Amino acid sequence: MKNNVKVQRAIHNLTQQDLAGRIGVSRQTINALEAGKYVPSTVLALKLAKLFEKDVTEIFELEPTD
Amino acid sequence: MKNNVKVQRAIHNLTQQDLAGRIGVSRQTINALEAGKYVPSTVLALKLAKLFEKDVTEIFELEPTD
DNA sequence: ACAAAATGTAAAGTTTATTTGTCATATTGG
DNA sequence: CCAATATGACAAATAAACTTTACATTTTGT
Repeated sequence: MKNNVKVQRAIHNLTQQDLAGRIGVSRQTINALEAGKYVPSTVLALKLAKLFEKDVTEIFELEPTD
Repeated sequence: MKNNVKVQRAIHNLTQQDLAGRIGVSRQTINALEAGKYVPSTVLALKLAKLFEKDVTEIFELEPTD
């Protein structure tokens, strides 16, 4: 799983804190997510996609190892 | 999180076992997923969407409580 | 009706997501 | 330059996803 949350967040000019608050997770979750440290839940993915007005697949991409 | 995996599976005429095998999870995971017992990971959601050739949002829908 | 296949469900265990707390470093604005 | 804000990172704890095993019920095909 790759994601480009960091880029989307930059586009929308939000801090990790802001973003975390808007979708109801902790800042560390956003930080670790951007660092590719884990795969988020579908709820989280859908909320991010909705907030960024993007398709889920435009933010999250399956990798061969998934 | 609502989902219509059961419907998609019916459309594609797959058993829970088949589907589980194709996306690499256990049958019980599919069963529980269809029963709405938990929120799947984004990897699982993306794999299902890919297999069913649907948008993730056509299979999974956020609910007000999410 | 019978047997096989499919589904529902549940408990126990393992792995992974997410939180909370904390600290160090970097970046930004006055 | 200084102070505030933002980011990176880590560890311990909790919650939730997912597996395995197992069994009961339902559905399907002959």
